[in-house]
Amino acid sequence: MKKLLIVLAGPTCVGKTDVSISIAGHFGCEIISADSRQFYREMKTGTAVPSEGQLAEIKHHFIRFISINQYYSASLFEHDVLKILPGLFRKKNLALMTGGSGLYMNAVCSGIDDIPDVDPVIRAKYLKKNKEEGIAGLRIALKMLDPEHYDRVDLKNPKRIIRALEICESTGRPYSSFLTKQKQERDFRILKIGLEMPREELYERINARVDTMIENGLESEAHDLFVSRHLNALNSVGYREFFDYFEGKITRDKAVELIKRNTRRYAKRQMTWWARDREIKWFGADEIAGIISYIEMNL
RNA sequence: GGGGAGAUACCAAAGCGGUCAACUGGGGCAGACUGUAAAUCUGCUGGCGAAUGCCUUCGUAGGUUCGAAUCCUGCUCUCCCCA
Repeated sequence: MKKLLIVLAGPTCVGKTDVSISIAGHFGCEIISADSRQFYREMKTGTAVPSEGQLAEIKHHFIRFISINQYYSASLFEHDVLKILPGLFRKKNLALMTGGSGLYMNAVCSGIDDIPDVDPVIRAKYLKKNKEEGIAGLRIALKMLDPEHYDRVDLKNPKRIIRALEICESTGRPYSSFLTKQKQERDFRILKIGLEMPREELYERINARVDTMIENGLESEAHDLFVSRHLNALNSVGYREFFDYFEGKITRDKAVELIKRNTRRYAKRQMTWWARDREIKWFGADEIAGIISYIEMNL
């Protein structure tokens, strides 16, 4: 029986946590969380981390293990996961990775190109350039430094152009020269499972969960983190809207409404991301038995 | 009872004789995406069609006009002011 990594994907609120606990409980394996916001120890209520009970029942990795002040990325996640996987496979021939961050999960499954880290000073420089000259200025610079990438990137997306520019400058090489986009071979098999749910039902669950988060003190958690609002980790649904409320930009009701809407949109983006992955076998969120037998068939 | 304002696509709201299937915003839908991705960005949004296009819309019924969401009249409803 070869080592197997089960990957459980699905939009936020579809019920991944419950299903993952069931699967892990059934097979006696541990869970790798691939959720870019549940990584942060300062955030809790707004990220829907598994409950204390669930965490006690099944060993989870990568839940609230870094600070919002730390830099982290899909590439670091790939390395961190690959580092602990051998240990998990020694205990059990399978492990379960679940979460909502598609890019991070892809990095683990297929690899992500190694690109040197960038000096924050360089990034700051291009952020400033974007502010002063607009995206047109960024485009001109990119056309000079990396014409190949210029032809391929989304020229309307400043974030993408800035990323390319900062790599060009800090390495002295075109950003595109780092992109091999080659799928990495892993020494374990991967079985991808997706959870789906009718759109309307998912949206109702999202709306209800946001209300629950607020009852559970999301506002005061956001309030405590207000001083750190400029950090990327806090550019997150559920927090950014409350920050706008604290700053008097919107009413509290509006903030709550926006949290719901933005969560819905986030869920849609997740579904779009996974829709193109033909390896995923889709199940309804309540088809636990079907999922377990699907896994057993593929052991 | 008298006077005034208004009824526009899912919602809000422009348009006030032709270039209007109708600005814009919201909501929704679809998509892109190799670095803090719960982020960032794009397209579509009356119906049918791959498309030139065709068909049905601007409260309702008529009228004026070559031509109306835009002008006129009746009706229905909403809002405001005076009694």
